[in-house]
Amino acid sequence: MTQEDLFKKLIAHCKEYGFVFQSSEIYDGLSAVYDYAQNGVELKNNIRQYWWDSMTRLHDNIVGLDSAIFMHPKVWVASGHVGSFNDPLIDNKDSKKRYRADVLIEDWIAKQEEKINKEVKKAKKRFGDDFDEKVFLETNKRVLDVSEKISTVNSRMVKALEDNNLADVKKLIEDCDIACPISGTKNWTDVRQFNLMFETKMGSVSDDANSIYLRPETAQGIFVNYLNVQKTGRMKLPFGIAQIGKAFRNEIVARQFIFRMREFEQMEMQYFVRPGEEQKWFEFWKEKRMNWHKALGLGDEKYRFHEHDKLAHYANAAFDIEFKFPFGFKEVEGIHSRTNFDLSQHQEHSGKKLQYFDPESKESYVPYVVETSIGLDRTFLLVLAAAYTEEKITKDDGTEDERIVLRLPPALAPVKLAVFPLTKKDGLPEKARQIMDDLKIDFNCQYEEKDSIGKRYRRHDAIGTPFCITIDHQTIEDNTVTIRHRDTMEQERVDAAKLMEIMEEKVSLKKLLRSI
RNA sequence: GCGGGAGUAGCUCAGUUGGUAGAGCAUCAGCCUUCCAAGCUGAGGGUCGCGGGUUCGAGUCUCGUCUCCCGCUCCA
Repeated sequence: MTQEDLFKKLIAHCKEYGFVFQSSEIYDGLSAVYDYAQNGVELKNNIRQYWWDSMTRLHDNIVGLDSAIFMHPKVWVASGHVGSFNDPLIDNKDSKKRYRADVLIEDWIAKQEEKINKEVKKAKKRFGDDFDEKVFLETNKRVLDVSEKISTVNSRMVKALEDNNLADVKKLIEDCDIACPISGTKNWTDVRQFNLMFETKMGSVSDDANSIYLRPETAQGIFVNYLNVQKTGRMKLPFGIAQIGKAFRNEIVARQFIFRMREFEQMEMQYFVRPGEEQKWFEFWKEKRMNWHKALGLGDEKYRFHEHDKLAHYANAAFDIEFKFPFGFKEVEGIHSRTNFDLSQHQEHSGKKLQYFDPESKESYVPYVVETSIGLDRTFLLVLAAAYTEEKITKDDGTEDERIVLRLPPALAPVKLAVFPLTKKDGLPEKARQIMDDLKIDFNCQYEEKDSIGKRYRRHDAIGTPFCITIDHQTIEDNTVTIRHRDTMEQERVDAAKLMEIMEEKVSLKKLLRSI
């Protein structure tokens, strides 16, 4: 089976077994938006819980936060999202290729600068040791013409982008005589703005309503609250704030199922450190986070680090943790050294001091930040992709059979335990109900009595239930039940009174958390 | 936005030169009472993506439109 087929089957499986549905399906669906169904929501909650507990409970200097999705519009100016989350795009009508208008102009400027360099080189050759580059640049007419043109174009572009004057951006492209690299023609569409942030109106109708954004990342909610948390929690550096929540990005194209969605959920932790110690903590979190992933036991070889060669405006170091999805190695989590960029920006834009008084050094400073940012939906997808297995089994009569089983880590499985009476008679259902009632408060259990026992096992294999308990006639006599294991299909007979203890050991998060 | 593919039952699909909408699986009820799916009987479920046109008659022909999937553009 090819990886592409596997991915298609996985998506179909998600629908068939109630993990993920497309949003608004009865209205033909909404692109790149998905709903988590009855089993999906349980799996997602379990992943969320695993992250939350590992961050907050295992680190006594990390606390949680749940900030609002709406934030003051100035937050996004300070963070740089208003400026850099906007893409002016233009299409060439002949080649049908789409470009970022500002990139086209920047390329043009780079070309002009190359021209100057050529002139300089030529002159150097001609004049030898007598060549004074500074004088040459200031006096040569050809060079002066070009550099003047560059600065005019550049300042016009900056202004046009600032003023959101898209017509002038287009005119600039025309004035510079820029042609499409593919078609070679200058047959351009108008420049259109693509803002990756969702915008909405806050306040009563029309006039006095202000534009606000749906947050494109959860991190800013932590930054603007950092001093509140530090003071009320009496936190000392280094300390962290963890948050799980929805973020929204209006991607031009969002695809690959739940891998890239317009509405998605992030699990972020911002770790505040002393300036100069950020590298140490960056390394620390890189290792911690990788261990968290590997503790799930999905296969160490499916993970790798990827270092960013192009750093974002806020970072001085950045690594991704990538997972081998059916469509290749892709980012699941980012570990970024964000410097003091965000806090400094907020300090500047808000006019409020965001400094930390260090009782040891008796100094005040803006802390540096190391961030771990993981996509909950992507983690969900990777867990499912790693768990989905089609396996051949040989039946007792020698014929071949196939079963589909989700080999989920037991602690993450939507249903921990299925309880089956072997038959619907002889008081077995009543006994099964009774056993389940003892367990259902601690574990998500499901009771099933319809269809043959084998069919019920298979149904639970398909949703990843790690254990099935079967109540038979012997149970009535001696209170023992059989536990059937999902992965091996083997059974063992145990005392029903010990079920609670056995399950606690096998399916609770505790074991997983201890293994990190 | 461009190019390609696809929309018929919950799922996978069939549907003849245009003639009243089908199968398997799944679901539900009953029978069977069984430790690894597919035993028997019966039932429910479809504005054939949506809208116009041609026609006595359209799932089928035609025009338009919408949506989804894949590729490209984009992804701080």
